[in-house]
Amino acid sequence: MEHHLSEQEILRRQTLETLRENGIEPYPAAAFNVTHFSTDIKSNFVDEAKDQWTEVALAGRMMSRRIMGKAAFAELQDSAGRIQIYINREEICPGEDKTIYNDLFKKWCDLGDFIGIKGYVFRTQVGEISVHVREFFFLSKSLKPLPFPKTDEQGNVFDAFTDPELRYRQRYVDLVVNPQVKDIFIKRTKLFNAMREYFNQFGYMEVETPVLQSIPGGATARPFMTHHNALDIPLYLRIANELYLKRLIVGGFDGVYEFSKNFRNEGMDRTHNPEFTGMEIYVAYKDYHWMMEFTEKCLEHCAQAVNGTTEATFGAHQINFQAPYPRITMRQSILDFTGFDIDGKSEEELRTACKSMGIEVDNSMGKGKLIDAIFGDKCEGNYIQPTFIIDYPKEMSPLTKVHRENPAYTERFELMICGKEVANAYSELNDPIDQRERFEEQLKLQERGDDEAMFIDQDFLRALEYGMPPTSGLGIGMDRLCMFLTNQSSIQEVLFFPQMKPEKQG
RNA sequence: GAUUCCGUAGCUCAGCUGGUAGAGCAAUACACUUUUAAUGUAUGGGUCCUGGGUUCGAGUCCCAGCGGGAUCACCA
Repeated sequence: MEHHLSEQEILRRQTLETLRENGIEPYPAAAFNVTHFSTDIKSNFVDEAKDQWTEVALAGRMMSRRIMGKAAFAELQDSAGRIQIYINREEICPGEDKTIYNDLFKKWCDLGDFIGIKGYVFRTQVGEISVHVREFFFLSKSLKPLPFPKTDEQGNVFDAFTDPELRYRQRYVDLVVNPQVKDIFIKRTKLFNAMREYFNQFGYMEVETPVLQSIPGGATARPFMTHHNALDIPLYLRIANELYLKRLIVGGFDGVYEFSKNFRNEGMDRTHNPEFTGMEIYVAYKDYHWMMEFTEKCLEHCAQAVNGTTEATFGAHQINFQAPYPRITMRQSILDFTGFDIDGKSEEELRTACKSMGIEVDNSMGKGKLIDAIFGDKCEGNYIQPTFIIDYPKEMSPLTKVHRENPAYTERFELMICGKEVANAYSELNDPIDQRERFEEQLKLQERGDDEAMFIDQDFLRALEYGMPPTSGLGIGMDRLCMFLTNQSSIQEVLFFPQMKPEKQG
C-alpha cells in the first residue's frame, strides 16, 4: 500500500528529523490560542485605529513564501481565508541566535505546514493589510506537498487543481486549495440550518428513525441488503423514512421531521449518488394545499438564508424562490404540452397515446407508469421556475389520499425546478383499508414484472388501523436543492465524499 | 448499459508522419530588509496507467484491462 516516496516527500521527512534534532517538536501538543481570523482582520482593520490591532494571534497553513534576505512575506491560510504576514529577522530573533528565522522559517518550514504567529496588523507600502510577526510558532508538519494553484493580477488561475477524480478522492486537498469548494459546503450547512430553523419555529420536532429496516418502504427503489448476525435475518438500508415518521404521527406528535440519509442501489451519475439526503416532514391536521404554502415559504426562507436573496442562478437559468409558485394539475400540464387529455382514459388508450408520441412502453407498465412516462418525456423539462405539479393519477401514488373531488386522482404535488423534481408531498393516505388495497395493487404490478413496486409493511398497516389523523407530508431532495442554490450541475460537487469506485491498490 | 475523450515530473500541461523525455509552478543551493503569479543564477527530479502485440526501434500505432471525464439511456 505504501507507495515509494517522491523526492519531495523524502526531503520533508528528513526535515522532520532535523526539527527534532534541534529540539523543535514537529507535532506539538500544546494549544495555540487564536485571537483573530484572516478575513476579519482584512475587512475590519482601519489605519486610524491601528492601536486596536497591536496584539493578534493567528494560526493556519503557510501557503506561499517570498524571502528577501533578512525579511520575508508569506501567506497564512486559516479557516476563514488568507492574510499576508511579514517576518523580519531582527524582530523575531533579537539576540545572537538567528535560528528561528534562518533555519526554522527559511529551511525547516515547507509550504502547507501549520504555523502560529503573534504580532500586530499594519498596511504595507503597496497597501496590503498584513500581520507583522513578533513571535513565530511551529504547529504541525505537512509531509506531502499540496498542489498550489496561482492567480495573477487579472484573476487568471494557473495550475488549478481540477481533476475531478483527485478532487473527490482527496476532498481534504480540494478544500485546502480551492476556496470556492469550501463556499459550496458552507452554503449546504446554511441550507440545513435554515430549514431546521424554519421547522422549529412552528414547534415541529426533529426525530431519528431506523436506517436498518427489515422492510424497505416509503419509496420505490432497489435497496442495499445486509445481514444481522445475531438475529440471522436480512436487513435493508432505508430507501426512505416515510413510514416511520407516519407511525410517529399515529403516536400523537403533531409535526415530526428528519433529515434522512437514504440508500438506493441504482445507477450513479451527476444527479444520483447511492447515498443521498432526503428531508421528510409530516404535519397532522393539514392537507396538501397547506403543505404547498408551507413549502414555498420554507424555500423562500432557505434561499434567502443561503444566498441573501430569493434569486439563484443555475447554469443559463435565473430562478426565483419567492413565494407563491404556480400550481398546475398533471392533467392540465399534459394537455398543455401534448394536447392529450388523460382524464378517463383506459390503460390501452394511454399505451396507444404513448406510442403515437414516440414514447417507449412495455407491458409491465400500468396506467400510473404510462402517465408518468408522458409527463416525464413531454412536460417535466419545461418547468424552470419553481412550479407545483398537482393531482397525480392514483396508480402512481400508493401512499396518497384519493382526491376529494375526483377519485381517479390523488392529493399529491411535486415541486419542479429547472425541469427536475425537488420535492414530493401528499395529503397522506390514512384509510387503512384503502392503504392495504393500494399495497396489494403494488404486489400485482410486481407480479407483472415491475421490479420497483412497493413491499407490504404489515406493521405500518397495523399502525394505520389504530388511526392516523389527517396529515400532510413533504419530502425534499436536499442534495438537489443544494445544487440549485449553489449553481452546481453535479451532485458530487455538493457531497463532501461522493461515492467512488475503490482506489486501485498500488 | 451505449457513445466518445482522457491517463507523461509533487501540480498544471506540451511532446508532429514511430527515433531514446520537455516547460511553468513546486523542490534544492546561493543572493536579496515592503514583496505579492516576488526576482536573479545554478541544480536535482520520470515504471510516459497496466499487460500483451506490431517494429531494428513505441509516450506515440494495434488489442485487452484498470481508472476517470463528458453526453445519452435507466433511475425518485
